[in-house]
Amino acid sequence: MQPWTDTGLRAATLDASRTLLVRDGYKQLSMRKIAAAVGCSVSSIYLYFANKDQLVHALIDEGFQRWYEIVVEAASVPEPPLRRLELHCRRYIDFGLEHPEYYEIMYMLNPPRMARFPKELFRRAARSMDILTQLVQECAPELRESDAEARVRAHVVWAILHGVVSTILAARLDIRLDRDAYIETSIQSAVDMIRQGRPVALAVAEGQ
Amino acid sequence: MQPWTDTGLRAATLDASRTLLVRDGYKQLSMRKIAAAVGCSVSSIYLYFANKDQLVHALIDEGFQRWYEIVVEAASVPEPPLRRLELHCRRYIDFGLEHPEYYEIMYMLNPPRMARFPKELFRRAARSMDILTQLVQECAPELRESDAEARVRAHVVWAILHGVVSTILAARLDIRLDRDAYIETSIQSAVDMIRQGRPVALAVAEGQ
Amino acid sequence: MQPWTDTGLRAATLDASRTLLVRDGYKQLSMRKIAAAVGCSVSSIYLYFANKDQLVHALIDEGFQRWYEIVVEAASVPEPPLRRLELHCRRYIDFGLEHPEYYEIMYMLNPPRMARFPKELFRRAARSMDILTQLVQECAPELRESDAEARVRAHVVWAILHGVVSTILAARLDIRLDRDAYIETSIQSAVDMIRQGRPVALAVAEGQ
Amino acid sequence: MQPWTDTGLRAATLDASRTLLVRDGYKQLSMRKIAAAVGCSVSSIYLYFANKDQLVHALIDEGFQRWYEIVVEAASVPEPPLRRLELHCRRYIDFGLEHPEYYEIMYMLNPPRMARFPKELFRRAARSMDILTQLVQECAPELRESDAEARVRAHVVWAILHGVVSTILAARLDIRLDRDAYIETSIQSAVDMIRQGRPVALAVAEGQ
DNA sequence: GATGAATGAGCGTTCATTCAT
DNA sequence: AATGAATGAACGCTCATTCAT
Repeated sequence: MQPWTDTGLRAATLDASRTLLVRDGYKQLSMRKIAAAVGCSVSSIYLYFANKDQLVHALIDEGFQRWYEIVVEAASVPEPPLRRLELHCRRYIDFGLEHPEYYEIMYMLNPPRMARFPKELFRRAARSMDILTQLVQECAPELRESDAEARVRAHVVWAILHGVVSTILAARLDIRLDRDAYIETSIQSAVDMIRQGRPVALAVAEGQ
Repeated sequence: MQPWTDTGLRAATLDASRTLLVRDGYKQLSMRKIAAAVGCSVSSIYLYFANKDQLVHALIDEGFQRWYEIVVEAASVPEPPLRRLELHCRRYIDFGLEHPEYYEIMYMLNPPRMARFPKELFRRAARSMDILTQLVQECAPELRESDAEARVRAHVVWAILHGVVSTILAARLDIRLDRDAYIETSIQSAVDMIRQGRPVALAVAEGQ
Repeated sequence: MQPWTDTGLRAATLDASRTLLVRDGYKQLSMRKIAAAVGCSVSSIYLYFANKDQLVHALIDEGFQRWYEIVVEAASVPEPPLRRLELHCRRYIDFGLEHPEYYEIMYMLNPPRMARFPKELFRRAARSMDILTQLVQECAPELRESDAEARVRAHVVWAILHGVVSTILAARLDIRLDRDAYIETSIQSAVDMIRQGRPVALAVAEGQ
Repeated sequence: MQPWTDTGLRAATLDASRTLLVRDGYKQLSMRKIAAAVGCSVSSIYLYFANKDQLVHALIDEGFQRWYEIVVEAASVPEPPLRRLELHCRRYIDFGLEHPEYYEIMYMLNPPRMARFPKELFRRAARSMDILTQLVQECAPELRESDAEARVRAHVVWAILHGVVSTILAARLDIRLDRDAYIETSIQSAVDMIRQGRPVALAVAEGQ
């Protein structure tokens, strides 16, 4: 029994779960190990989470909440839009790299295979994407008339960020790669894509 | 016991594993289920794979081999470089979406956590990245002088493609999103990033 | 939290237990479910029942009490003895079929296996049997001289009734069987056995 | 690891289950305890029984098979019909008292609450009842014209036998009762009921 | 080359019960 | 009188792996 400050067993369980998750991976996350890490009995965990799924959902929820906070904060900084977009990108990557525990459960868990995945979690993610879409529209005035197009762009930004974080986390990178340059270039290409607001028709056709 | 043509039990095991993987997901992939699907005994599988890890490694290896074939083939098509880059992007995304089973084990399993993950697999992935880097250098002549810079660009292309595939597979997308436009825009932004060959210094600084 | 009139928590607990018992069966009867049904905490139940066994004993006691009431009432109806015997049989079967929850715990739980099963419960059952024995003696004057013989007859009556109820409740009956005829015939055979007062020596020997 | 003669683990498991069942009751029957009694690991039991239900079903099946053998054998003895009926009754009661382990699972387990109770088991019980019905018709010529009526009578015979066995096994008997007289009287009343072939209309109405 | 038999460790979950407040 | 928090033991079951044949 360790002193959990004043957070209570519920918070301690979430903490321990996150730690174990990043250390051993989702597959290894078991109620027993969590209980051992917390220093309580297994059944005590069930006082705060009806089952393992709900515990994991709570973790995912936390993660989306953090992302939401990041995107809201970045969007409201008193800077020009492109600057705010860049800031958002940078903070998103930082968050992903600094909190692989959240990142893994947020994106690497395949929800169709997770029973009873609550729709509320999807809504929380969509909320963050809405704000990013607005930011994109601020950056590229010609996208203000088409929410659909702006939404597509926002998702591509997200894809870039997600790709960068997950390849780094999955340790799939070439060891010869300069990681910082990798991150900077990816952020730049995301911002450029929005700034230029190129038409959907592939430039390749024209160019060469 | 089914007739496995002349491929032998090893190939049959890999076939069955792939099928089960795509149908039930990695978590459900168990030696007994594979054996049942193959129609042999569990212990027979151990004649060809020392343990489950090695079997999974073989599957991952297959996946990287497929990617290698894709990138090689795309690079050697008699078309202009940007066209070949675009082709590679498109084929990569298609592969990821059509073979989620490979994709899951290739990227969603955290290799550092898989015991004794052979470095050979990393090398195979690096090989594909080398070819992509060459293609990038063909597209952007100014990158030919800097392998490091070209490699960074190649990785960003990959990050975009990976991000698109994995967000789609993880079903984390906003339902309001036009999936085809999403894919096309992401490919375009990848190609654009290479074609323009912008300096690493962020355009934002100048622009606004 | 429901209003339990003025019966108090003890009565409310018994009520809820009975309801759960008939709905989900003994195996599913758990303290937490009872507490949830009552709308109180689990530990509150322990204020009125030392443990689960005692709670179940109280339920069994209720059951025997009901049977006692049935037999007393049937025995005191202003009708001829055989009529009263028939009435008792009919009411007993009705009670068993209408209250499978009591029936299950009264007969299907093997009391020797229930720790600390109080002898008082046996005494309550014996009391009912005493009254039935008296009724038997009223029906068959020649049994008045032998309490032992009358007691045997009363037990056989009970065996018939118990057999009918328990086979019906256990759903072991042939679906082709006419249930009402089954019940009527069994009652008739019980009454006949008493009415005829045949000697213990098997009729078979003489008859055929 | 004990020597199980040559019966194999499957038979040993059934043996141990029966023993534990009669000693501790169904509620206490757990895979762990069975394994401990057998002297093998828990998972070994799963090599022979897909789950606990199937194990219990196998036990029930054995029980019905034994009853079937009893009724067939009794019915084919070269004696007058009533004699054979009496014999059947006696053997049935003997079987129940000598093998409470079978008896408990055959009748005391509430099938509606047992998931996936196979219909085959019901059919096996119905088969025994068919033979008993035929025997009843041999005893009472006037029942030969009505299968339904004969079936009712057969069931009442069964109810008597079942009632006797289960009250004895449940130790619900008055200690003052002469057990042998109880058994004999019940058998006699069963045989009498068939022999006399009384009409369904209650004798009570006429008699008194 | 192939297998059937066996196992120990581990899983998520439920339970009756205790005890300080 | 009442409860919330906690727990240890047990449950049915699945798993990767071993090994004698």
